[in-house]
Amino acid sequence: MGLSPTASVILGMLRRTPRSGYEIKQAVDGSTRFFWAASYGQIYPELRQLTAAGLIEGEAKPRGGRKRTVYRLTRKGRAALRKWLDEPTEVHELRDEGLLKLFFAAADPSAALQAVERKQHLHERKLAELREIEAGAEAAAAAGDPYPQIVLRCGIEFHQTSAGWCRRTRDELLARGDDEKGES
Amino acid sequence: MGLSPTASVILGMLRRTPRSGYEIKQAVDGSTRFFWAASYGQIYPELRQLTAAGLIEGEAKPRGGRKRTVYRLTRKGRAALRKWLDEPTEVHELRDEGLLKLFFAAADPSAALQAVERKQHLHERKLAELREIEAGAEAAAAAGDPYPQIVLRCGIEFHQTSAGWCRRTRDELLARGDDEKGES
DNA sequence: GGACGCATGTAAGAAGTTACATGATTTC
DNA sequence: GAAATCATGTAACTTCTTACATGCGTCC
Repeated sequence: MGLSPTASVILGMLRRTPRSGYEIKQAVDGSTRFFWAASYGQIYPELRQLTAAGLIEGEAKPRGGRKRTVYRLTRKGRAALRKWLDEPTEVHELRDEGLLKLFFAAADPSAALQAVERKQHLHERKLAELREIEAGAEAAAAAGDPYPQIVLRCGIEFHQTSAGWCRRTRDELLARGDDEKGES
Repeated sequence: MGLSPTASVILGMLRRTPRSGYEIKQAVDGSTRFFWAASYGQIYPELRQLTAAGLIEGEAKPRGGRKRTVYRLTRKGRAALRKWLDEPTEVHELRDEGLLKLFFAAADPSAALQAVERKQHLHERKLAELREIEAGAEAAAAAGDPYPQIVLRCGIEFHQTSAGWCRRTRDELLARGDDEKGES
């Protein structure tokens, strides 16, 4: 039986450093969130289950009097992580409401241009967010793990080409006559 | 109050043609599924709710003795569709397990190359699927609705550049030494 | 003393998938 | 007569988000 979606990201985040639930969430938000998010509502229950399954173990590590439980991979957990990495799984999902609106834009003449412009801005915003986490990926690369940086470059390229597509499509829509009528 | 995610795709699919639940599902599978999917388990209950809300109405239209209910937009439904199109909503989600594996690949030296290659093949397969629905988009364009074709081109470009990124990254990984060791 | 960050959690509900069930009709 | 397609639905389950609750520590 495979790992649950959240289990895999937790095990992965513990692959080098023991971390608390809070720190796992921070790590996710500072890296994989763009293609694999996780909320506290998933993380804490999953930490329990992984502990019960013997894949991780927690240790009380209070920080300055503040309660805190730090988890690390067990040998079994490391094996489960490796097994998952080798499996040919392929979850690949995309939900893009902007594209959906563009698809249906004939029902409202002004909608097409608006949808494309908003989509462009979204990709530009995401790009800016990715720029903000570049330092972290560089640090990982310097510490001997080049993969976060490689993945980050994928994200940057994706949002750049997407924003570019929006810009070109916008020009095209304007050129073919901004105010052409759709059916009503 | 906004439309539910499934409500919007149903209303959109009824914007030109009245359709049965079965036909809506087919239309989704033949077009928006790549960025906005819907299953029967969502469609049929939502058709009830939209009927109750007065946004669509169903009419019995048996086809050769086979029971069948065809739905069309009411005036209220058409207004709701337009309102949704004009709203600045921006659901944009990506889940890419291949990228997640690449991100964690340092935990298993052979994983990186494998993850990139599998991701490349995935994009090539998706590209082939998109080629299969090109005819439908062309037909829509010929019938006066150019937007499905524009959206399709976005998808084609996305999977092309993604596959290209995978190819380049694979070459890079090989060049920097296929068998470099990760930490254990 | 108040705001903010650290830290852990739960409850409710929305959203979506999968598998199942049923039955008619058409095609080979 | 078997298989595929048309057609409609439900139940169980998984996943995930959001909002709430609690309390300590630190900084201003």
